[in-house]
Amino acid sequence: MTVRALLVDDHPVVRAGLRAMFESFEGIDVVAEAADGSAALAVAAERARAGAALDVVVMDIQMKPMDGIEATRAFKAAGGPPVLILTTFDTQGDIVAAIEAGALGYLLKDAPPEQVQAAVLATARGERTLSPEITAALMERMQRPAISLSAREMELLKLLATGATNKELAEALFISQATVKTHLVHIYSKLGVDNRTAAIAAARSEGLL
Amino acid sequence: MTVRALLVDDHPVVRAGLRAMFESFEGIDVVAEAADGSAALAVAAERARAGAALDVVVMDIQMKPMDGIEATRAFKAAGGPPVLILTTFDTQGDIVAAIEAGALGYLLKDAPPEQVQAAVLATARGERTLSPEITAALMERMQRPAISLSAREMELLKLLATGATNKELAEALFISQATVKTHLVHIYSKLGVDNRTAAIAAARSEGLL
DNA sequence: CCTGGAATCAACCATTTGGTTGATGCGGCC
DNA sequence: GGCCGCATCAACCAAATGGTTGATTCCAGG
Repeated sequence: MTVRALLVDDHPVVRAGLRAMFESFEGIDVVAEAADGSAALAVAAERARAGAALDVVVMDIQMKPMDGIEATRAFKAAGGPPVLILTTFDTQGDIVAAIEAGALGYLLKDAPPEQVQAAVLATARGERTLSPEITAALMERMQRPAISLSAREMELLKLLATGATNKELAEALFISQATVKTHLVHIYSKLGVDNRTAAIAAARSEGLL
Repeated sequence: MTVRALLVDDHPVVRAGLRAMFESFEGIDVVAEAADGSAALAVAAERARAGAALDVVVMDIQMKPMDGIEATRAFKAAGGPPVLILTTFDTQGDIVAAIEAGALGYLLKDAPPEQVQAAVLATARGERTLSPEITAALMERMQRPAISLSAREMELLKLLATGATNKELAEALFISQATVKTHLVHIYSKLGVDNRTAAIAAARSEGLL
C-alpha cells in the first residue's frame, strides 16, 4: 500500500528533488505540492473532502506567509495527517517549537535519501522520528536546566539585541531605568554572563533570538 | 549542443531536484555532482584531464569543509568553468563576496525552474546573470556609500559580537585597550551608532556578520 | 617625496553600565 | 494564610565604556 504525501516547501528545487527521490521508490506517492503553510492546509482540506485524505505531510519551516510551525499546529488542531519537518537548520528553538506544535518527525535536508524515505514512511505510520543530529541537540538542551526567561525579560532581551541603551529600554517599556537594570541582572544571571553584549551572544547561541 | 553541468550542494535533496529539473529539459546534461567545494574542484580537474571539460558549475554557498565562495575563487584562478551561485540567502555580504570571487551569476533557490534553467545556459555561454531580488539588493547597497570596515576593524567586530569586553578584545588581538577604543570609535562612526550593542545590531542588518 | 589612511598608544574626563541592598505590590499555589 | 516568583522602584558605589585630543609608525598611491 502506497503512502500519499504532500510536499510543502517554498523552493521549487527542493520540491522537485523530493518528488524525484520518492518517484524512484516504491511506497511513496507525491499527490500534491504547496509553497507555504496556508496553501498546504487548503490542499489537505480539499483532499479530505474528496475522500482521499493525505497520509503524511513533509514540510519545511521557513516559509511565508505561513511558516511550517504554524501550519503544523493547524494540522494537529484539525486532526489532519502527521507532519514530518524537513528543514535546513537545527537550532534548538526551531526543534522545540516544531515538536511542541505537534510534528511527529524532524529531519535535516542534508540527510541521505534512504533516511528521508524511511522517515516519511515511519511518519505516515504514526511513528516518531528524529535524526541523530536533532536527537543530540535535544539531549544537550535537556541536560542543561532549561534556560527560561520570563515574558518581560524576553521583551527586554529583544530590544537589547537591537542596540537599545538602558534609557531607551526604560522609555520603550514604560518603566524606570532601575527596573531595567534589575531585569538585566536577572537575564545575565540566567544566561551565565555579565554584560549585555555577552547576553545577546549567549541568547543567540541558545536559540532565544 | 548540450551543456555539461556540475552540481555542487551539500543537500542530496537539492542535487536531486536540480538533476530532475534539468533532465526534463533539452540542453543541460548533469555530468557530475559534488557535496562541497573541494570535491567539486577535484571532479572538475578530472573532467578537464579526460578532455571533457565542464561548461558550467552550479554551486551553493554554505558548504563544508570548503564553501562556495572559496571554491568559486579557486575555479576562477584555475581558469575553470564559469560558476553560477544558487543559494537560499540574499545577504548583501554573500552577494558581494560571490561576485568578487568571480561568480558569473547569482540566483536564489526559490526561483522558478525556467529561471534556473535559463540562468544555467546563460552562465555556460559566459553571460552574467542576476535575479531581480539580487539586483535589488545590490542596487540598494550601491546607493548607500558602501560601509566598509578595515580588516582589523572586522576582526574586532567579530569578537565584539561574541560578547567580549574591551579588555578581552585587547588581549585577544595583542593590542592595548586604548587601541581597542580607537578602533571601536571608528567602527561606531562607520556604522552610524554610538555603542557596541547597536554596532552589532547594525552590522547584522548590513550583513557584515 | 609627500600625503593620507590604517594601526598603534596615552591621558583625561563624562556617561553608561553593572552590582548590591532593600523595599513594595500583585498573583498563583500548597 | 503564607510563601514565592515576578515586576516595579530607589540609592549608592564601582567598573566598563565612550569621546576627545594628540602623537607615532608604516605603507601605498599620486
